[in-house]
Amino acid sequence: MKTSNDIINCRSCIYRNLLYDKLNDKEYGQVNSARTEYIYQRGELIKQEGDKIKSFLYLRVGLVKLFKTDHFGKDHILSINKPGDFISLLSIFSNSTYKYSISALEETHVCEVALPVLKNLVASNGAFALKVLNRMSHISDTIIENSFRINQKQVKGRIAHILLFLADKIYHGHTFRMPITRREVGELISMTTENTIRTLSEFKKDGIISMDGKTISILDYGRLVKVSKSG
Amino acid sequence: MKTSNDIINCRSCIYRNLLYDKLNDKEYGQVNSARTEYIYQRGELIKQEGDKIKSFLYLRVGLVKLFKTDHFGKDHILSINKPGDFISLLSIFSNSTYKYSISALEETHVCEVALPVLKNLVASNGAFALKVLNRMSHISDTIIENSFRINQKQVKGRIAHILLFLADKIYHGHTFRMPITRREVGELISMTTENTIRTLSEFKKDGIISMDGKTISILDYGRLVKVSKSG
DNA sequence: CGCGGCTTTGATGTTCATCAAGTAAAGTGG
DNA sequence: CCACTTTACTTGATGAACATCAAAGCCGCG
Repeated sequence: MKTSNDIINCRSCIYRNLLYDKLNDKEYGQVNSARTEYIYQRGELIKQEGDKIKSFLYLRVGLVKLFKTDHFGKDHILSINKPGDFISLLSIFSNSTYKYSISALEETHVCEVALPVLKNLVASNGAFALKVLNRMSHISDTIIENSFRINQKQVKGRIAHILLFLADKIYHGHTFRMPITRREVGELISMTTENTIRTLSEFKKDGIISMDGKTISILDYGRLVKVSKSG
Repeated sequence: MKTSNDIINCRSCIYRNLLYDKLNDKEYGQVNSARTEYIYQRGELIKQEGDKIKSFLYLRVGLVKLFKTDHFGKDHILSINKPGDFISLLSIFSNSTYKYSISALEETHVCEVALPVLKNLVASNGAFALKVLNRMSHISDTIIENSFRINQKQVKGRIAHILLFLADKIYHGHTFRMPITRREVGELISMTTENTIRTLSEFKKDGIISMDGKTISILDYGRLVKVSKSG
């Protein structure tokens, strides 16, 4: 991990209006001076379960996974997040330590704002507080909703679900390079690596997708949607 | 459902300090006059997925379940909540409609506070806003944490988990009357009714618990903990 | 060029859902 | 209050879905 040398401040950040548009100039200044931007490479751990929460994290560039490790040492991915997402909001107001780990799936830029500064702003600026509540609520809802959906499906439906997620939510296209390994796909949908691969191969054989290493093309989007829905 | 005739106001509510201790007299008055208390019987639906969110819900007395229905019509329980819990906080700031349903597991008293009043207080009172964030964060964390734990285990571990939950978190004792049917236990841990029953019978045969209809006694707490942990 | 992690396929066994069928308990209406 | 209906509970048998184990090819990287 290294500190970014960008002179970008929150005001010029393309994502600023997602959160900071309720702040006045002085408040902006506070955020900006309490802010550091860090760059992480693929595979780097950004935060580890148990780390002390000292700042509010905001994903500017890249892709990360939020995950927990069970007591067999097996990882379970809670969510994959993209630029603009809050990646620390879940526990920030209720816990002193992280309840999950965060690592980078590709080169990732993370903004850190010192927590006391953020809390002060919440306490002093009501519109800002509502905005934070709104976004925080949203990210939790998404994780819960997702886990609910995954839970109902069996392998084929789960794989279809995650392929659609990557195509629609992350890459906005039908051809993309998988940012995660097959094992990580398994961790995301609570399946073994082997069954994940088997199902992908089956989709390929059935002409629903094509695969070339990590690059995947969705050939029959409609059928994938149907598989995702039917289970 | 009927409206309570209790003259209890928030000030005398035994749970008020969980949330309202940051409010001054005038603010209290606002909450109190925007507040209605409703009583529901076992089985009654309090809110249904899709209902418009008009108020903030607070569980005063009783026991409820939060659940979602999948498109096969099968219910999945997200959490069981007890007095003092916020039961509407998840979606309240990010959605206009409920993303899940709530129903009463026993006679239940719910306080409803009109949402605009609550939002105004959040916007005008920073300490209160932080308190809401804190509690909100907590309930989401709990649901996510729970789903994570359940997901790792197989049937025996899951049944053990839910028995320990009821004993430790709800009834604070080793003997209790199950507030939920076997089917609902299944819905809570993503298992079929049949396998839930089979596992309970097995625990009984092994001397870990005793069962008399809905009344359950945990005979070997330590062993139950071990089963819960080992899977 | 060789080591370790990723990927892939096959064979085998376990876990659990499903189907079936019967008993017990709890409402419900005459 | 009793017959009737429905819902909850229980056990057994069967098969499907999936985990596990094993083995081998691949790829990137030091």
